[in-house]
Amino acid sequence: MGSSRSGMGSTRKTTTIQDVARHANVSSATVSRVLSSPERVSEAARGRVLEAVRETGYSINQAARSLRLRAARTILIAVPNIGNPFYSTVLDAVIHTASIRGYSVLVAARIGEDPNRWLNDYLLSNRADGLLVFDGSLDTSSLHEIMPTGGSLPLIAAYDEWPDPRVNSVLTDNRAAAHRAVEHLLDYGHRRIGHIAGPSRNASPNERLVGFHEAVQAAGISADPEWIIPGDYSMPTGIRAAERIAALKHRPTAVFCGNDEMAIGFISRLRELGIECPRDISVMGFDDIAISEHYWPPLTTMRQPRQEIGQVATDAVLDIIEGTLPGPGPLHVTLTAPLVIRKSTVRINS
Amino acid sequence: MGSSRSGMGSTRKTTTIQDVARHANVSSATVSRVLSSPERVSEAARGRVLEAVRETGYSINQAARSLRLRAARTILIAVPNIGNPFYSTVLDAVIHTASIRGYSVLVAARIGEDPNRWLNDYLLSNRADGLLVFDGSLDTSSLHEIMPTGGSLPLIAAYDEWPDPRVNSVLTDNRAAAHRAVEHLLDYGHRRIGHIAGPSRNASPNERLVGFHEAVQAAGISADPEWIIPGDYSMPTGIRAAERIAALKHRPTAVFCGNDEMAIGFISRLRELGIECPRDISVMGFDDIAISEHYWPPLTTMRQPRQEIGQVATDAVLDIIEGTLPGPGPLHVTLTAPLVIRKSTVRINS
DNA sequence: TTGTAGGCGTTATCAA
DNA sequence: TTGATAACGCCTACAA
Repeated sequence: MGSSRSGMGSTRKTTTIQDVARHANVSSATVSRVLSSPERVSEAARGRVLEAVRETGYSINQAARSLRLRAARTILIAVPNIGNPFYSTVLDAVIHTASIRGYSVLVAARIGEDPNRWLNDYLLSNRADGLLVFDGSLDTSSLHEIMPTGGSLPLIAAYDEWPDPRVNSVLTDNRAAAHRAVEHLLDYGHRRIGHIAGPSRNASPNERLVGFHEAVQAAGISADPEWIIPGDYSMPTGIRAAERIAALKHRPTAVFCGNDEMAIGFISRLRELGIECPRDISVMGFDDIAISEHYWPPLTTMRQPRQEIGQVATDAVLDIIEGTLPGPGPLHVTLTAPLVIRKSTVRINS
Repeated sequence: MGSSRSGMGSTRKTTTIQDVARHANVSSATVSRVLSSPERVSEAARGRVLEAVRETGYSINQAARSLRLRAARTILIAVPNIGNPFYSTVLDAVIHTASIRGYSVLVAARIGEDPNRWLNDYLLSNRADGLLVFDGSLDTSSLHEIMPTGGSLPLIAAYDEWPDPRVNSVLTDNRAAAHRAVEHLLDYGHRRIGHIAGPSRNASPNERLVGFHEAVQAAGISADPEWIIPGDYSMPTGIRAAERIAALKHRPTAVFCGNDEMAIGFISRLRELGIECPRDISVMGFDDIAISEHYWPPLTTMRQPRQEIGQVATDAVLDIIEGTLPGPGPLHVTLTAPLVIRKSTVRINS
């Protein structure tokens, strides 16, 4: 009974371009052309092929296509922590921008200890055509070995700071923005200003911390070292900082936090310790995450243009991939973080 | 001058398995074996091959591998909004779990209007081996056409509600959890309880809203229809709800919000209108997003096990892909959301 | 244990 | 405008 024609029944038979060709009475080459450059095919053939595609439920095999084209139409994004609302907004913009231009987005957990291997894995293995690196733990020094002599490496760094000018980058003007943040506090009459700092990486100090120092110095005042507390951009760090500040006899009247999450942790813990913001102390953050506007008190902060960062970085890497980048050398885009004044900072009479 | 030996200089020559084979004086088959099942190769050959791999800087071409193996070792996750802190935490867990098992994660912007096409695009085109759908806008009815008669479709739905029992799912016990939330408020002596509801989809009411109604009814009390305000899980919705509640003569003493973001918007706006939580009104949320613990007042809420959702869903889809799923029929996992009591709800004497 | 060879599904080249 | 054909780089029978 029955022939052994098609093997086991529960396996989904994948329909190929050949199947479509047979249905439409054309060659596979014609089918391929209909799919990628329809204008180069006669109307009659095109009609038959499209009909056959519908009939057979054909769906192109991307693996084969990537192999042949040596392009995956996929970019990879590396973030230190997607759970972080900051990165998730950026990721959203990246995915949106990429999908508009017909690219998929692969998200990497994290770069391992060997960035070279990591780069190879993705770029050279034809899984991704370009890289978006939001993870500052990538060591840039090892990048140059891979960089092609000719064109731009399809890699954009969009981290807080990126000391290496040879790498394409899209960043916020962290240092200048921190400067402006402190100026806002000075403006409000504060002279005793503290800072909860973000992490500094190997020998390169945190840019926001540098901006803080610059501004303080420019104002001709001095910040007590006890008012400058190291942190890592996490809420618990802000909480611990609150405990240290609360324990001081001589407290700052205002604190500029390296990001909003530390500011929120800081304010929350201070409140539990009986110190109210902004009544007893002014606090400001950095980033303007979604919650900041609705926190109590609504947070004064420097708004990072997260959507823009994601969009600009994505467009840039796709431009490199497609060879449509305007200029030659490495790309450097700097975005400005505007000051957003809310209720967590108040004027004092000094 | 100079020979035309290798073509243009700026193009990166991709090294293949053949190049490695030549370097090691073995066949390409041996190289392949060293890479995938080293134990089937003599130690001497293995050594030479590994050395050659290092020398040549070889990196496997994933496109070719996927084509040959008919597997991409990649899963795709569809989320309605990655910017949302809820989904970003889940995504984090998904990526982590997948990467442990050697899979990459592709993130889709959104399912288009035609879920069938979307499924085809990814599943049948060999770009992803499995799908994780967190986007409730996917219409399930059209799924069945694609479902293979035999095994399980490598697709897990992990949305708020999933009425179709034929689809594999991982969900929180939304209805029961909402029930417990209301019971907590009853416990605290509240009898006038309102609700800010999440969105209901086509003919299927929001599960948390249903749980609310059930609990209210079970308690033998009645909720004024004016106290039940529709929302969409966004902060602005909570803000608008606050305005409506504030305008009422006869207000509830407690409000259960469909999620934390609405609760935060609600509390913030109420405060501006002179109504303090928890002094004047108790409010609770749902989800327990990162900020909730540090908001003021710290939010009482039902904690959704986000990490667990991501992890369980990922493991499940990979089990299906690898054929190691224990049971036969569709998979249904329900996770429990525990009550977290903080300071936004207080006892009253009724 | 190792090598030979064929094919996974596409697209690009070259003729017709 | 169309078709035959040869890669793209890898894995895996099958043979040695």
